[in-house]
Amino acid sequence: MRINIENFRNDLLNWYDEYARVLPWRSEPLPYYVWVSEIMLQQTRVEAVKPYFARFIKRLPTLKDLAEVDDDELRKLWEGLGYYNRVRNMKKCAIECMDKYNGFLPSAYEELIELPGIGSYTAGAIASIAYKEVVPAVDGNVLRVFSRLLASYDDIGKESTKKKFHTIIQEYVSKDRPDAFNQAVMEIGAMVCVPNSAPRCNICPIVSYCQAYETGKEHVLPIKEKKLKRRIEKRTIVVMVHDGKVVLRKRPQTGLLADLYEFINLEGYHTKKQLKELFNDSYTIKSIEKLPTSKHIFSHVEWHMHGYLIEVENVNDELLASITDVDERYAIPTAFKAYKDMLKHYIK
DNA sequence: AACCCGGGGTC
DNA sequence: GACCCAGGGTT
Repeated sequence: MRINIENFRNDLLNWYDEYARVLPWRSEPLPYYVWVSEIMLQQTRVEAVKPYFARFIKRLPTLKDLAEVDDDELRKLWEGLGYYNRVRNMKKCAIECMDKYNGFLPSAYEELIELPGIGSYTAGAIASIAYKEVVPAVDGNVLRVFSRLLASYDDIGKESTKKKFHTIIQEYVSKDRPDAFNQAVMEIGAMVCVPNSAPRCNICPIVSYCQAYETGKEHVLPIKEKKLKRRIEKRTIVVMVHDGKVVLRKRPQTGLLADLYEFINLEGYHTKKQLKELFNDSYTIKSIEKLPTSKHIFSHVEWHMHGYLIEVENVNDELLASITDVDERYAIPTAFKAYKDMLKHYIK
């Protein structure tokens, strides 16, 4: 069966006009708002993004504000969202736009995709939603929906499949309403043709075009290769306290959780005795006590943590943070949350 | 093409 | 425990 694309578009857009969710970044699709929301939404659910988006736009209302904001403050605005490279690239992108594009995001897909942090999906989303360019925006939702719609057995995890779908979907995008079309397909993916559970074909406005449904394969598709297993890392977290404050260290500029702040921590598990010997050279230890264990799961690694509270009489030119600083000033990854929460119990 | 990069919802 | 989310960058 060959899909009548015009009828398909109409049915999809009519459904979208009636059932689309009301989202903060949809009410006024300024390029800056669309961009910020799309970066936040990369690998992140809508509900998680909402409060971050509101706070971010309030603090940094324009692209120029973002280009000029202090890096630590910017990371604090992103604290807890994850994939912190996104916000680093956003600032780089903002500075480049101030420099090359007179303080605006460019409108063309081909220019957008050259900017830091903007790949094929995000370029398509900004170009179509903010500037009405007729171009696809192929994300995980779109891959799932079209995989079923066309009964495709291509592995949607492969880059080649994404390119193939991008080319195919170019023919589908509405010339009049590319913005609504792209968002409608994603909306179907989020609300109807859902991940992680059975597709709701009974309420799907485009089920009559769906080749997977027609052949009873909607539960088999899409095809996606399984991911590799996580490795486990043992770490020891040292909450070092002095004078009602805690020692923080800044992580390296690259790699996992780059440039964020953290408690002192060591590879592997250590005994109280080993820690005493380790820190005795640099500190005068007043007390040392064991804290509960904690576990944090990243996408590719798991931290299994042992914790100690060490109270010292001196520090050596290190960053000491009060509870207020920890809460309001320094971006600390969620991995340390268990120990961060305990802080209020030990210092005030 | 394979790997790195967070955190959380949902089954 | 496994999947996967409005992905992109690096090697």
